[in-house]
Amino acid sequence: MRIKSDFFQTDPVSAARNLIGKRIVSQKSSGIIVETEAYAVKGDEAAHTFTRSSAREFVSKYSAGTAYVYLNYGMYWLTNVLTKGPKGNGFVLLRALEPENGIHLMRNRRNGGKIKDLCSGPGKLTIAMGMSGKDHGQSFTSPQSRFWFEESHNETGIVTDTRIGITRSANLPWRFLKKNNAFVSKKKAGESSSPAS
DNA sequence: GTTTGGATTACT
DNA sequence: GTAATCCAAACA
Repeated sequence: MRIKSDFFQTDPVSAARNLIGKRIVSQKSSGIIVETEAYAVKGDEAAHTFTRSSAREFVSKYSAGTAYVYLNYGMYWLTNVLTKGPKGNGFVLLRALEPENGIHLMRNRRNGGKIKDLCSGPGKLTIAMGMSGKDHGQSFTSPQSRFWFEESHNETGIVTDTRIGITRSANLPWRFLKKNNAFVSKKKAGESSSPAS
């Protein structure tokens, strides 16, 4: 079952949590979403809408389920989904996938590497799924979309964590991970591989 | 007009 | 630990 736009007609935190375990399909590849983060238009200093007028313009111009793709650190495209609902608008950042179908295509786009590392980060998964800035403003939920989400009956075992890679509003528990999944970008804060003793 | 700081990744 | 490399905000 393809996910319809009403799935994204809610606040970004709910949508980010609900996307864990769902399938994303793009360019003849697919994967299960194992890591997301939420960014809210209101009360979130880490969101683009806090500093960028172009982001606020994007929110008013497009509807829920639209792709917000932007260039980060001058070199990597990061993929977000716009959410709009009564409790507030915002974005869900796709941070990691467990590759499923079309793995050979993902490896070609990513220039090789281990399957575990193909989509273990927002920049990597955008490349692996064949997406880039040209997809900015395209819909995930219209019938003619080049990419979409599907139900997968995999939506169990969700862990909550704080967002990573940001400075402002870094204490909000708005990062969601699939429990015990080896394909996430980094482990939950406090589960460091070399704990202090 | 110039400076600064990122929602990152790959390599040492 | 740090280089790579672009955009837009903030400052002058």
